[in-house]
Amino acid sequence: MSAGNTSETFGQLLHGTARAWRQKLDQRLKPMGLSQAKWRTLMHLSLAGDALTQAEIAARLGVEEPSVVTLLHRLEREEWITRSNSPRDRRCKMVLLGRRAQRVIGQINSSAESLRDELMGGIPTSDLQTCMKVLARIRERAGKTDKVRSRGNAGLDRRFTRHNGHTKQGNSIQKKGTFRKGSR
Amino acid sequence: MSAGNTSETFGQLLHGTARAWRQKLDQRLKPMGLSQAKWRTLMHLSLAGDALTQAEIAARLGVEEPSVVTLLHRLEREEWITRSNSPRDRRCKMVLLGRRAQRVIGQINSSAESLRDELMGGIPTSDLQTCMKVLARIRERAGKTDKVRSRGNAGLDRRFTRHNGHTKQGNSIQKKGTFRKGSR
DNA sequence: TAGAATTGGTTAGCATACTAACCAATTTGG
DNA sequence: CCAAATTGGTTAGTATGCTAACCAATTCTA
Repeated sequence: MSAGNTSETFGQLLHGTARAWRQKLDQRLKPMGLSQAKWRTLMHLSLAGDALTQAEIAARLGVEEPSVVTLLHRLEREEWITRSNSPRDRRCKMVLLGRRAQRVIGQINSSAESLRDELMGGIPTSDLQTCMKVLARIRERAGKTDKVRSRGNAGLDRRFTRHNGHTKQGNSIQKKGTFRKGSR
Repeated sequence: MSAGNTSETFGQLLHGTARAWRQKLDQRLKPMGLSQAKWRTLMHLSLAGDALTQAEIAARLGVEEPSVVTLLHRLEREEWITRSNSPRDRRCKMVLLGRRAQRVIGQINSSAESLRDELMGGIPTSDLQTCMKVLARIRERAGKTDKVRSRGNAGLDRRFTRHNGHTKQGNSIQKKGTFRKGSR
């Protein structure tokens, strides 16, 4: 407790803010049948412009692959997306925005955007930049796995590799280092 | 996408940072059989010095009561805490740190503290303060329920009310406004 | 003081996200 | 070319957290 005993821990504040934001967004998106996680997925698909593989989606969302499996399942069940096998790589599933999503993605995005404006409006740009700088630095340092790490690639940015239909052309970063322990 | 198209959304960054921090802490605490959520609970109990009710714990953690039910269940099962009925208010359960927790709470806290140092060390204090100011403002604005809100009490801080064994003595803030819709 | 409202706690059911373990396909390296 | 490694996806099981709906006890109020 050496410092800042009066108010609150940075971590508390960080978490509380993130959670409050997520919940607020969930609340706004609920009438449209969406949630933050689902919206983020759709947004990335929309940004990408065409199909993405599940691994790419996971990377862009910054979550693990098993997490996107159920997420995409729900999105598919509710017809926000469609999934099909890649003709090029039989391991891949190509994920596409469904018509339903294409029709309303604009409104949904602007809904999220106006929340952003409401939450951040009036805060000096320089303060926001400082804040983002601090957050980015913390995130970078927290970047998982006390050891091993991603080998080379010293820094952030391990998303955006684009290689959906016809991946190939070489390297694709080798995401984690541990985990896949040569099963079978 | 009006602004900052190059890098990343503030929300993304905020979430990613919070998640990275939590996961890092989880990873550090794991060898001790704990997690962020469990540790935070123990920490608040330790800070409080004596027993707390579940509602108080929920308020201090900033989560809903049903969430603490299972959390405390797990903590109790693993003997980190004990729960007993309050002799003053038969609705209340008094939650106390167990011996096991008392013995190691210091080490656990300092583990979390050193992570904090690692993550935030070297960042200028003024930047941190700016960042916290920004986060606090955002959290405040995101503070749930588009309408109704907490009535008076214009500001943050709706935790710390202290009234564990013998609550009584009047007001206790009226946490949410909606939700309990006079069932039955 | 009796009925209404509030408060503390719980259960049920769901959403998200993780790790561990695995399969099938593809890519690599000898 | 073939064995080994890697990669994309999945399932199983668990942790957290939420909302809705309730019960029981307590407090408020007309």
